Order: sequence, then C-alpha cells, then structure tokens
Amino acid sequence: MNEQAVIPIEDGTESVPGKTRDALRAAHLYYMQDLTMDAIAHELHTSRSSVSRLLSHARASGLVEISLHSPLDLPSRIEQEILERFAVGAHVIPVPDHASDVDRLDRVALSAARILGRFVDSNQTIGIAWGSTMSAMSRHLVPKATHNSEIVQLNGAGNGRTTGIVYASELLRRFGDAFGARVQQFPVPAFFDDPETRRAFWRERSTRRLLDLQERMDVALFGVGSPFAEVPSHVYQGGYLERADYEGLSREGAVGDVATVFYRADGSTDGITLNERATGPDFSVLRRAPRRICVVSGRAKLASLRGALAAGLITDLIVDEGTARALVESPHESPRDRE
Amino acid sequence: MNEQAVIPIEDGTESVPGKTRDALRAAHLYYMQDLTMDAIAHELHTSRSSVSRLLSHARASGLVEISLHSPLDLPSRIEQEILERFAVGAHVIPVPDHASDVDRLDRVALSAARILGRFVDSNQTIGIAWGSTMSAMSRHLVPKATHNSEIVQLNGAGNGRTTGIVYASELLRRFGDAFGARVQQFPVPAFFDDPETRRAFWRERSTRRLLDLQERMDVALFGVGSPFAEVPSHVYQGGYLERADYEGLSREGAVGDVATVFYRADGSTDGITLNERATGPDFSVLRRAPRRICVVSGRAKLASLRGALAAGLITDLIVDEGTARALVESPHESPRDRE
DNA sequence: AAGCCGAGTGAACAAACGTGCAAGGATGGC
DNA sequence: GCCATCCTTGCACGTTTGTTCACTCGGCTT
Repeated sequence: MNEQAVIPIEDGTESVPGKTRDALRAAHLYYMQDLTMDAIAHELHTSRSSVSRLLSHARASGLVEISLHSPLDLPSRIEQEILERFAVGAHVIPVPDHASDVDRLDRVALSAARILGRFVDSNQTIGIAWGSTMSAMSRHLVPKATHNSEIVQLNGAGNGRTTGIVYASELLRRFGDAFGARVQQFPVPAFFDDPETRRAFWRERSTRRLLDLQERMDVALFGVGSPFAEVPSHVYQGGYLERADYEGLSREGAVGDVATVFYRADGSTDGITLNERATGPDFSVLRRAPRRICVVSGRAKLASLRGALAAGLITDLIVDEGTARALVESPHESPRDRE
Repeated sequence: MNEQAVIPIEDGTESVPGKTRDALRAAHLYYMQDLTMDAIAHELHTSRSSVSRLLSHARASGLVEISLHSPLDLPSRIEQEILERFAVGAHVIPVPDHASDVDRLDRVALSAARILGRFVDSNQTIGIAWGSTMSAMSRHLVPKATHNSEIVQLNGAGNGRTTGIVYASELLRRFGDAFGARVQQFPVPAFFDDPETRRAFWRERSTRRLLDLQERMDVALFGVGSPFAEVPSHVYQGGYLERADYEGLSREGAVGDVATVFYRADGSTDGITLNERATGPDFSVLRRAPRRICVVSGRAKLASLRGALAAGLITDLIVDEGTARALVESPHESPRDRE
C-alpha cells in the first residue's frame, strides 16, 4: 500500500507543526465526523492512546473551541436581570449551593479562563490583578494567538510567603504565554509601609512607564477582595496587613478592594487611608479601560461585589450562581445573611 | 436538605424549555467545568444515563457548538491553494484515501451539515437542490434558530422510485425544521418529457412565484452530478433519463450537472438540449445568489466539479481531501485519470 | 564514547460513557 | 373515564476513553 501517498507533505524536522497538524486532523475526525479514537488511530497510523493525547492537546491549546448558545428566548433569567439592574454583562457559572468555597472558586476560575478568550485580541493592553482568583484562572487558560499584545500587572504582589499561590511572575507568564503577549511585571510589594515610599516610587521613570501602560489598558481583569469575610482573600493572609490596618479599614467603612485599592459600599474611596499605601491603580485610571472583567466566587464576597458595582468598576462579571442569585434577590439589604 | 432551593424555578408544565434548561446546564458543567456525567447527574438529581442523553440532545440541537481553529500560520495548504486558484472558499474534509465512496459521502455530508450553520441566518432565502449529497446532509443538520427564513427547492424530484433516498418533501422539511424556516416545495419531476410542458408550467402563476423566490435567493446549496462516472449520481439511477439522453449529453460534451442543469468542462451550457427539459434554475439565476455552497465527495466527480468552477457557480466549496488534492494537483489536464 | 535525560510510544487497566431494554408515567383519542 | 400509545427513566451491559507504567529513542553532557 502506498501509505506515504496519504500524507504527501515533506517530512521536515518541523516536529511541532507536525504535531499540531495531527492534532487538528484528529480533532476534525473526532469532533466533526464522530469517529472513535480507535478509528482515528488507524487513520493516523498510531495508537489509540496517542490519539487521546492528541485530542487533549487540541483542546488545551485552543485548536478546538467549544461554546454554548442559549436559545435567545431563554437567556438565563439571572444574567438578564443583572444586565438590567447593573448594566453589566454577566456570565453566571452553575455551581451547586453545597459546594465548598474552594470547589466554587476552582469551577468559576475554570469557566472564566475558557470565557476569557472572547475578550482578548491583538494589539491590546491587558491589565491583570494578582490574587487567588487570578491564580486559579491562570492554570486553565486556553491559548489564543494574538499579535502585539501586552500583559501588565495591576498591583504589586510583595515577596509573599505565598500560601500555595504561585508567584506573580509565574502567574503573569502564564497569561503571557497563553496569548503570546509581552509581560510587564510590577515588582513592588502589595502595600508599601510608608506612603512616602510609594510616592517616591511613583516618580521613578520605570514606574511611570508601567503606570502609563495601565492608563492605556484595553482590558482589565480582576477579582474582588473581601477583608471582613470568614474566608479572607489571600491578600489578607500573606501578612501584608496588620491588625491596625484592619481596624482602620473597618472604621473607615471599607467593604472590599480591587487590586489592593479599597472602597466603601457606595463605591467611594476618599479618605480610606490604606489606599495611600496601595499599589493598584486609582479607580479613575481603572475605569478608562473599556472592558473591565471581574471574576467573583462565593457569597462571602457579595458585599465587596456590590461595592465594586457601585463604584462602576465592572463591565463584565463572571460569577457563581449562588452569588449571582443573592445579588439580584436582596437588592438593597444590609450584608446580613438572607433566609 | 433543602433540595428545592437549588432550583427555585417554578415547576410549570413548560416541559420543553425545562429540558432545554437542563441540557444547557449539563453542557455547562460538562464542557466548561469538565465534570463527569456522574457528578452532573448528582447535581441535577437524575441518573447518569439521562445526563448522557441530555448532552446528546444539547449537541444535536445546537446548544453546544464545537469549532476548530487552525492556527493562522498553518491554514491547510490545500484550502489556501484552492482559494488562490479558483477564488473559492474551501473546506477540505479529511477522509482516508481507501474509504469507500459511501463512507466518503457520509463523512463529507456530516461535516458539511455541521459547517452549514455558519452560512445560514435570519431573513434569508435558501435554495436547496435535491440529490444524494443533500439527502445525506439532511440527516445531520444542526439546528440554528432563525426568523423569517425560507427554504426553496431548486429542482424537481419527480416521483422517484427513490433508491433509499428520502423523498424531496422529507428532505426539505428537515432543512426547514433545522432552521425554523418556511419550506417551498417544487412539485415537478426532475426532467420533463417534453420541453413544451416545461414552458407551459413555467408560465403558471404558482410556478412563477417559486421562480421568483429562486431569483432572490441568498444562499444556494447543491452538489454536482457526474453522469459518466462509475458511480453515477442518483439522478441517473432513478430512471429519470433514457439511454438516448445520455448519448445526447455525451455528444454535446456535458461533464456534469448542478440541480439538473448540465454544463461542459468550460462551464458553458448553450446547446445542451436536455437542459430545455430540466427543472433547475438557469445558471444566470443561480449566480445571483451571493453565497453558493457546493458539497462534493469522490474523485469521480472531479470533472463535474471543474466544470462547475469554470461556470462560476461556486463561492464556497466543501470537499473531501482526496478530491481536493486531485483538484489542485493536475491543474489543466483533461478528464483522463491521473497517475 | 558512554551515559543520562526528557519526550514520546503502546499495552494494560480502570474510569467514564452510550445504548438496548423493560418499567413507569404522561397524553390524547374515543 | 378508560385504554392505547408515546415518551421518559434508570439499570445493566458492552464499548469507548483517560491514564499509568515500562520502554524506546534522540539529543546532550560529562
């Protein structure tokens, strides 16, 4: 049999495109023609195992895209309501109510990572905050080829004795790899000890360059912090803040933060002293980004989320179902628990 | 456990949207969150089997869309070449060379059916020919909701003693169902016996109405017939044509047909007498459709395909790999076999 | 040159999945 | 109101798929 006639391409040493070719072909046969992996293995002259791996590769590398279309007459009542009430595009992630907070975060992050591709494109500057939500997302990104894009770190990460969270550089690198984008690190602590140090730093040319990038951001991606919730965001565990800081926040009425910048329930930030030591962008800067994506999981963050919405920080919200339901159910109630 | 709290929607008798809701949720959990069907069954309070069926339903009904993206630097050399040489957008379907013609047709039709959704939209008139290729496609259509669209039959089907091919009405209905479109049948034989009958019929108001529709077509979908190939298109098996007809076609240099209208290798149709009895649209009418999708499988149809390309009938081509390769390999050779 | 390392392969096993089947429940016609 | 019929459900089975493991094969180091 003239087996080599089947694939008359030159067998160059270009092994990587060769793998991509095979993966693409396998994906065609599997997803478009419904062949079994066995049959595909036969067509590609390899083993079933390899086909299984090829398909995994095809999915993980974005060769295969799976998207869901709700029929237009059934557009998730909750998403619709969030859109109307807050003027924010919502993606509600179904998660059972009894799931643990860790599960919940993982599942929201996984879904968010897969949705993210829709927001990312070439020639964009993408700002990324640093936190456990972003960390979880970074592990599941689906690559998408872009040109001339840039990832810029929104807030410092300090030299954390990080609680299992990957280092900021690693996190940024993952985003950069996934989208073929340059990465701009922001090597500062999450909070300065002295506001003066921050001001001095901000005058440095290298810092200015980064801040300029932040001002020209096309997409911002962040979670919300919730300092007084039972399961505090990791920013509050890494030893970044002292007891006195919490007391200050509490006294000044802060309910949450976005990229280390704190706000009150009504979205205001004026007079929150900790912000003078924070490294994240001022909200006036953040709001210049036309697309501001917020990923939230867990009802503990409800009050924070409300504040971020009040501050107008969010244009697109990715949130677990329980939190979404709570958000629309009890419109203006105090952070007391429902039911 | 407050199980009913998990899904606080009213348990109305709206069973169909209920099923769609579940299917959508299951699809979310399966495709976006990588849960196993077991886990999903648990979340939905049902059995694994049901989840499997829900997911099948979600795929078959277009709730889930799976698409493949070749990396831009590797855009199927063949498709690229077809685009350059014939100015036609190509989708090449990988099929092993040793596949039987039946397999080949099935696999191309399956892929074509899944691609078709991209071409169909609301407020469109979609013309559809009648043949074994269309028949195979009709069994695998992925529904897509559209408004105010219309399916119009391009050529008559006669009262075939159809060889396992579904009746034209059934075929049209499937397309109509899949896209929520009205269906306009064309109840005439594939070929009239007497050209005069055709002319008379064409003057009828009911016929005119249909021809008008054909002239305003947005999308045309058809295969090509290949009268002199080893495995003749079913049009030639149904007893539509007599020996004398074939001899006439042969004498007049016909190499293929689109919707019962025959053409020569150079795309010309003038002086092919059988066309006076054909029921399909004149090519000048067909070419008014901005999008003209042709589905071809099997090298036996290569000469026909070349002719249809020469006639400028095609804007988008869906073709099996072997045929595509033959198309670009031997550019201007006579219909003699290669190798 | 020998040897170490990492990537890739196929066999084998376990997990996950699809489907025929029989039972239960709803629907619609009479 | 009752029965025939169709649709749906969960189970059980066989098939299909993911993953672990031992192995091979280049490439690169010592």
